[in-house]
Order: sequence, then structure tokens, then C-alpha cells
Amino acid sequence: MKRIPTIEDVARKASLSISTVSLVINNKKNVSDKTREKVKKAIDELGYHPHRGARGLASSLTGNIGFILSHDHFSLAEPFYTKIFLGAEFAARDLNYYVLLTTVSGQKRPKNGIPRFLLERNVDGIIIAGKVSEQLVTSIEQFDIPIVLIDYTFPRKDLSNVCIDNTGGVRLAVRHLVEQGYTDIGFVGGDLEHPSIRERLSAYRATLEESGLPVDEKIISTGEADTGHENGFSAIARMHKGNRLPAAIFAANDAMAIGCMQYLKSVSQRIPEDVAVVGFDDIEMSSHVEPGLTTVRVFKEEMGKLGVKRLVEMIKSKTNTIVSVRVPVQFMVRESTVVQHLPDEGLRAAPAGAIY
Amino acid sequence: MKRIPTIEDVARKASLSISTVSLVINNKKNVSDKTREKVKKAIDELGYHPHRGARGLASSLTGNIGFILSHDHFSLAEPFYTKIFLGAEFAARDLNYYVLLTTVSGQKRPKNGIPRFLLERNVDGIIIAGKVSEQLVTSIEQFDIPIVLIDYTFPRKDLSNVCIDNTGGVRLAVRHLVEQGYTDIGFVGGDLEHPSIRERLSAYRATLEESGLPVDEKIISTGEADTGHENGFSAIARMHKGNRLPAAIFAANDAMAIGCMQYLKSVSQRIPEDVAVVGFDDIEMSSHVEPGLTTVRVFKEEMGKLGVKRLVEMIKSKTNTIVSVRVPVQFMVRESTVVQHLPDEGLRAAPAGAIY
DNA sequence: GTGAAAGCGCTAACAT
DNA sequence: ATGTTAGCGCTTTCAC
Repeated sequence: MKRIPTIEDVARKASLSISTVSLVINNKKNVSDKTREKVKKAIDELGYHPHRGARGLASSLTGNIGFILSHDHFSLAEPFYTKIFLGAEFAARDLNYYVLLTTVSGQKRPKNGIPRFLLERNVDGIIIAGKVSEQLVTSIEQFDIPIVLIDYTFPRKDLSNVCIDNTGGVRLAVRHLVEQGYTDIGFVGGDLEHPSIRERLSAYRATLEESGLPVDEKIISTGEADTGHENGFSAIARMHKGNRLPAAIFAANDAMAIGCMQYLKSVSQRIPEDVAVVGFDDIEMSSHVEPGLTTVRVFKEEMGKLGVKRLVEMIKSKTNTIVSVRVPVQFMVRESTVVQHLPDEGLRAAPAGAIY
Repeated sequence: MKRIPTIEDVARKASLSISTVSLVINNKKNVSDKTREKVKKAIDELGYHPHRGARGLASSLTGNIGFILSHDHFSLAEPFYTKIFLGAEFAARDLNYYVLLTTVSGQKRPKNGIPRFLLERNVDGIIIAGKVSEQLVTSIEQFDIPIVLIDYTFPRKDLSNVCIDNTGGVRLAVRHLVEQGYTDIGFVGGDLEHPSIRERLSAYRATLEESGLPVDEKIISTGEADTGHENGFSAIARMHKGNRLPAAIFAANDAMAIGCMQYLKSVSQRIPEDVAVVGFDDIEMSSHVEPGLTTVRVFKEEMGKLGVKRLVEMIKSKTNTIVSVRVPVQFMVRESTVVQHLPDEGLRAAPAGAIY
């Protein structure tokens, strides 16, 4: 195959030194316009592209971003974090970075769990999406590399992060139920270790109180192990068997909301006539279930993009100012909370609002 | 932060030269057992990891794999290719590679469209998933780097590939319909440029003939621009308006099958009592629509894994033997083709059969 | 079996 | 404003 031109070929062709060429490549000042043009011309004619690895060695900047996901999240059928990753990938490409993805198991001691791209110095910064152990983050911090968390925070660790406006979203959801005339509104949560779930629970409580409605612990379920739809199913089943089925349910995410709907259907409760259901996240499936699930849309790709943008700023500026970005949400009214029927579109088209 | 140990530190600690250390790191022969142990001990004690970039510079092996996806595929709501990517990523990690993802637009001239990781020599091999232009592949071939195609092939270009057993899958699907007593079976296809769709169409024709059934061009729709569910909707609508609604439909993928179901519901045709529907792919949604869609499951993650495995073999062996892998499929019977009712599970759990 | 030395392609002082 | 030079951390001949 054709020989790949190096910086030396460019220098020779332009009758200049390689350092001058390097200055041009890196857009440094102190190069005369004439020289700059000459170099650019040579680069063009040769079809030259700087070698990533060599650049990295010399500058200790790899042009890569590490993306860490807990294995649990990765295996979820619902591509919530996959969407975040894709958004990150998209923004990274725009900024001329590549994203190296890896997953970590939630359990193992972090010592063996340090991602290879860190050990091998193959990334300039780290994005962590979703829940990971504090230990892992502590050991990553040793590497003295910018870190941005997406959809997670630590109580005792201040790190740049991109999070959902959970409080605002819950407020929209609960107020919507109140406006529809519901006063008996239950909560189905899951793993309270996740700060998003915690925030959603307290916002639920706060909004009920703001609205002058009672908070009844009998219709608040939080003991579940995770946030899959089975938990929604079992949580509302428990309320039902305890003869305390609320008139409306706010579930802390769509998966659990769909689990609730599943149970309600199985016991022939009509949605929303007998029980209204609201979720959170707006996962793909929520617009496809019947009735369509009213929920709070989270802009997942956008979160990934924001995370990368912030990370790249940190990498380039070489400062570690902590920045917390709170991403706004959008309330999506569908049929699971509104008795009057919308025109039947059958299976709805893919949700609008692609971010790109 | 703590200084990162280099190969020199290891050599010093083991009282050996860096070249000997390098031999051990790379598992080369001609090193005495005693020396090998000494080096390993030093590596352990220092917590040494070779620097990716430096290795790459010296050996011209980056440890990265490039993954190319057409932008169209990437933006699809349905994560068919996303699944393939995730499978690839998983296998790559196992083999100590990282995957660099990029998308290419289907249209643009490939000259500007050559992925950056190729220009910058940042990958050791390339995976291409789905349909891309032949031009693009031709220009990638210039880089003299192993290539594996996933779910695509070119008539005039012999490249290693991992493809679906389309013929086998269609045969299962159509025979199933025949066994259920259907004799009037239509076909809804899409973009015939994709070899998978072409194969599915010819297998459909062949299976009908094998079964002694007539092939009626009036209930074969192939003119559509792509393979989204709108095409399924419009294709079957056209048959219906032409007074030639078949008793069963084989759609070339699940998205179009779901589009068919959507239309059938909108004109109050019962599924499967009035019209049975079979799809292909087994996308997530197919087990969630009502009735559940009978379809041919494609092991998407598995395809990604196989692609990477093959690619890494090619990289390591430095030979370019063409290998075509045909991945078997699995037939999934659900309610869209079987009149007798299965017990109602409400919304079914996530499809079984995770690959990992 | 082990070591010395060259060099992969580039950046970054430092000189000029 | 441009050139010289010394590495970055490793692999890889080639001696010994």
C-alpha cells in the first residue's frame, strides 16, 4: 500500500522544519501567514494526517474519553444509559474525541476493577454514567484526570455532574394528577440508593404537601431492590392486597410504571378510569404500551452530550472547577392519566423530539 | 499524584534491561524462567501497566478496533445495530481491544467521509455494520487493514462477513404459516438494496413454491424506500385498497410487520383471525405489541461478538483469509399467527435468551 | 538468554 | 518567525 506521509514528509515538501509544521498543525501563533499557507498546501497535497499515537506520546493527550457504566445498567433491556452513551459519542465526535466504553461490576473490589484505559493511560478524561461505588471513584481520582458524572452524585464527593431535574419533573407529574382531580396519589419507588430516586420521592412528598393533600405512607412503596418493572408489579399488588389501592400512582420510573399497568390489567382495573398511572424517564416503550403512559421525558442523548462537552472543557482548560448541570425535563401527557379519549392513532409513531 | 511507573522502572527494580522486560511483557520466548519471574514480580510490585500509546508507536498496533455504522442506521429508533455494537464492544473487551465507533453518512462522497480513526492510524481493524456505499469500502481497503462486514455484503467484493441466515429464517416463518393453514401469504419488503431483504424475498418465493403454493405478485410489495414501520403500513394499505388483502403477511422485518398490524387494527381487522402477521428480527417491541408478534429472532449481540472475534483473528494472524459466518436464527411463535389463545401474561417479561 | 541502541511520529523547550 | 534537539515509553533488530 501507499506509504503514509509523516510530518517529516510535509516539512521536506514545504522546505521547512518539522517543528514549524507542528506549530501549524496545532494552530499555534508565531507562524507567518505565508509559512502557514505553505504548510497547509503541503499537507493537502500529501493527504497528511498526524498520527494519533505519536501525538499522544509526545503530548500525553490521547484524544480519547473513557466512558464507565455499571454492568447492571449496561445489561438492562431498556436502553436508558445506552442513549446517554450514544449522545456522548456524538458530542465527542464533534469535538474530535473518541469514546472508549467500559463497564464495571457494581460489587467487586475496585482494585481489580480499574478500567484498562486508565491503567494504560489511554484517555484524557472520564465520564461515569449511573450508579457506581464510591470506592471506584476514589481510585479513579488517583489518576488525576477530569471526571464528569452523569445521572449520579455522591453525597460526600464534589464532582462535576449532569443530572436530571427530578424535582421539577415530579412536580409537573404530581400537579398534573391533581389537576385531573386525583387526590389519592400513591408512590412506587425502587432502589433509594440512587439519588434520582431519592429526589423523586422527596419531591413527591413536597408536591403533595404544597397541594394540601395528605401523605399516606401506606401507598408509598420504596422497599424494592431495584427499579425494574417487576418491582412496580409487586409494589402495587401489595397495596391492592392490603385493600389500599390508590386512585393514581406516580412511579419513580417508566419501567415500574409499566409494571403497575401490567398488574392493574391483570386484575381488570381500567387505566385511567380506575387507576391513573404516571411514570418518569419516557423510555421508548412508554409510548407503545396501551394506554400510552403519561410520563416525564428525560433527554438522555442530551445528557450524554452535555457531559462530554463539560469534560472536554475541563481537559482543555486543565482546571477542575466543579460544574453541576441540571437538565430540564418535558412533561408528556398520554392516555394513562386522561379519561377523555385522544383520537386513536393505533400504535403511535416513534416519539418526536430527537435531539440531534 | 503518584508517578506512573514505566518499563524503565521495572527494569531497574528487576536489575535487568528494558528489552528483557519487554520480552516478558510480550510473552516472547528466549527468556529464562527465573528472569521471567523476577520481571513479573517487579511489575506486580510497581503496579506497572504498559502505556498504550507508546506501544502503538513502537509496534504500530493500537489495540483499537474501528466500528463503522451508517448514520441512517444509527439514528433508527430501533436499536438493531446498537445491539450489534454492544456485542462487539463486549467481545472486544474480552480480547483487550477497545472499539472506536463512528458513523458515516450514506450519501456524501467518501473522500471526505473516511473515518478519522483510519486517517490517524488509530485502529488495527475495521468492522462495518449494515449498508454502506461500495465506494467507502473501496477507499478503506486502501489502508490495507483487516475488514469484517456485519449484516452486509457486496456482490462484487469478497470480504469477511457475519450475516444472518435469512433463507433459513424465512423458511421457518413461511412454513409455520403454511402449517397454520394459511395458503394466501403476502410479502411486505422494503429497500431491496439491502442483501438481507433481497434474500428474504427470494426465500419467501422459494418456500411458497416448495410448498406448492402460488406466488401472487399483487400481494408482494417491494417498492418502499426503506424498512421503517410506515412502509409496512402503507404497503398493506395499498393491497387492501386494491381489494387484495392476503390472509397472512410475511414482513421482511419487525418494524414493517408492526406497521402492518397498525394498519390492520385501524381498519378493524383482527390479528390473527382475519390476517396473520409474521416479522423478522425480533426487536424489543415485538414481544410487547398486542398481539405479540411471531417473528424470527436474530442474535444481534452475537453477530457483533462474532465479527470482532473474526477481526481480531485477522489482525493477529496478519492473513486476510475471507471467512463468511452465517448466524443461525430462532423462530419465535407468538400470538399474531396462532388463533388459539395463549394464557394472557399481560405485558410479557423481557424476551428471554440474553446472549451473555 | 540478555543488553545496547535505534527509532516509531510527534511535541515542546530552547536557540537562533 | 523558524530551526535544533531532546525526549515521550515502548518494540525490535542486532550484538554479545
